[in-house]
Amino acid sequence: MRVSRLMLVTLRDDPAEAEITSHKLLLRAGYMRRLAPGIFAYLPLLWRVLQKISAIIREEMAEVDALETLLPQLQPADLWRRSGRWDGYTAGEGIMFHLIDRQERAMGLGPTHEEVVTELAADLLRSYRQLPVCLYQIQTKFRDEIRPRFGLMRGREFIMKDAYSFHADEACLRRTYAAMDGAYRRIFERCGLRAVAVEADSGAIGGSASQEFMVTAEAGEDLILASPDGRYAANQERAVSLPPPAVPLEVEGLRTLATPGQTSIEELCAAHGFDPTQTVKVLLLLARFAAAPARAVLVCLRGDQQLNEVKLANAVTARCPDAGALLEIGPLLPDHLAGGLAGGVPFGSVGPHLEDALLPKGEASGAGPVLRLADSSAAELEAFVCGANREGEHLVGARWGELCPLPEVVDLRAAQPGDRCLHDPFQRLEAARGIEVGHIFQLGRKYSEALEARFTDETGREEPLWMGCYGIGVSRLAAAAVEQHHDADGIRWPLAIAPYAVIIVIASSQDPVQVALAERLYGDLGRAGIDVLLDDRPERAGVKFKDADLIGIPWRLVVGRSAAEGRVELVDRSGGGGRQDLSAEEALERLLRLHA
RNA sequence: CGGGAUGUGGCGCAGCUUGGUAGCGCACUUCGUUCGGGACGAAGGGGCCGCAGGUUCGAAUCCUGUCAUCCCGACCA
Repeated sequence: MRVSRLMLVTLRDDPAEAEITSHKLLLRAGYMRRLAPGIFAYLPLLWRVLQKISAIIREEMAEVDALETLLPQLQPADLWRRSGRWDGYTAGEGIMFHLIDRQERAMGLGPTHEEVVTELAADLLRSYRQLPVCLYQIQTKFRDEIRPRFGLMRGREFIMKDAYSFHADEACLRRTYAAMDGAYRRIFERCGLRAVAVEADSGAIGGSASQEFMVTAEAGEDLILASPDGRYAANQERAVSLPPPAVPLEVEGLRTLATPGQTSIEELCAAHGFDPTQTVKVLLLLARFAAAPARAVLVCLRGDQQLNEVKLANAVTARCPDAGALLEIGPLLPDHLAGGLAGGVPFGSVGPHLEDALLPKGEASGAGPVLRLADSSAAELEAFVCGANREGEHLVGARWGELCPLPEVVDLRAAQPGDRCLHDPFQRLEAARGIEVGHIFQLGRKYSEALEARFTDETGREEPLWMGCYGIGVSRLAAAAVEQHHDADGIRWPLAIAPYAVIIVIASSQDPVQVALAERLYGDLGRAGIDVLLDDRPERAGVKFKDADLIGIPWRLVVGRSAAEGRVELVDRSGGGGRQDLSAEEALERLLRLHA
């Protein structure tokens, strides 16, 4: 392709709307244009990148016998109601674009395709003899993000590869899951990305085991916690660790301590010389559901620990099976309770022994018994300091069983960098930022049960299908590649996903000798099947060099002054291999070798 | 949804305090000189100053409303 015909429009200044490198560079280098928040036009250069990524994905999917397909994006609400996800995806902070068609039917634009594909499986897969099967597609997904940002990184319309596997038993699911794990590692490696696999929360998709693939980069939205020995890595949402040991509280019996105005752990400890690990902090929260009244939740954590909201949301959802989707869980505020807690208990002095009766019943403050949960960090304390449920007072020397029964113990604390690892207490978790580019799940039978996707096994019994699902953010992967591969001058695409492998720059388009040599090389490379650009624009050499650097073509072939002697300059932009003066033939040969 | 900021040619910005009918850099067109790291000169084209009201003889500028975009947060007393 000739650059003069490429519709290449590069910008000298960073667009004001862009915050991170990939967003800035993809806009500046003419790869994309924003149409609306989180919605981008993929310009020809970017489309080539996306096609290269897709081609690699297709090859690796073929390796694991996955079948490419294309599923509807416009999906009936009824289908989503049957899986139980319609409300969760549309109400509250739901992420699904939805509409009413002319027949007054509710429809949604697919944010994911479990429902559609499961429906299809229910229709087609009847016998264990047909299994396993794995279907995948590469197409646009729609998600009405609460806050789209960072360009391609979190868009409302984006390209995703999603695969779904169906199995007769769990062992078979595990095998495919493992095969996908391998395929994913090869895909990211072939795309030239450094990626790590981490344990992950499975979120709204549900299911048991799940693993994310993170491209490490400063701009990553996720925090990864990993052990230096490489044996453990997890998303912070999911990470587990050993908390620092607590300082034992040396007290006899239970006493009351006057703590006027001390409503935070810090103030309390500063005033009385306690260590935060000797305290239990109590969080009162309110969980709102799609299909049930709100419910109050009381969480006990050791005073120095932080709540992990993802773990909490999972724990609450699991304990309220009939409540429908968990829409929101947040602090229970005085505003929710007209007049605050009964008996005048101030929020800053709540203790684990707060009685249900002190919470006024009602839609705003929660119906039914308070759901009580304790993190093991709090549960393991022999004796502790906590709120007294009275203004300006705390209890010292409280013990589980004496003060109140120990609530159900669940892992609710947020693991922190520096925490000791479970698998080896001598290893300490280290933090890194990552961009989630892939996520694989063992879904189990959640969707097949909900949508009655059953097959007949060898014994003639009807069983729900075992399912797995496997996603890659294709457009996000392109942005992640830019985050990982750029310098002050622009993008440095890995060769495998670069829009073109080579750009031939004619230093002076007025020199017929240079033009002739460049045209010859352009023809030769093109005929050899190499993706080559010819910068034939009547621009000054400096402009063309700047543009070539900015758009990040891995190899630059400069045809300039020494063209008359048949010599050219080969510049390795991606590999950092510098520049070399070569005869045109040598240069050609090298580039052809790369391709082979 | 809450908080903050910003809306002025395609992009980046000034002008607004103190009202007088719009300017700079880049980009674009033409001509000339230049020609290996975003050239120089000359001449051009392109703007409902986000939108709607209001104040005023007169509004990009002041007031009110509204919309949009971007950033922070969706956090534990």
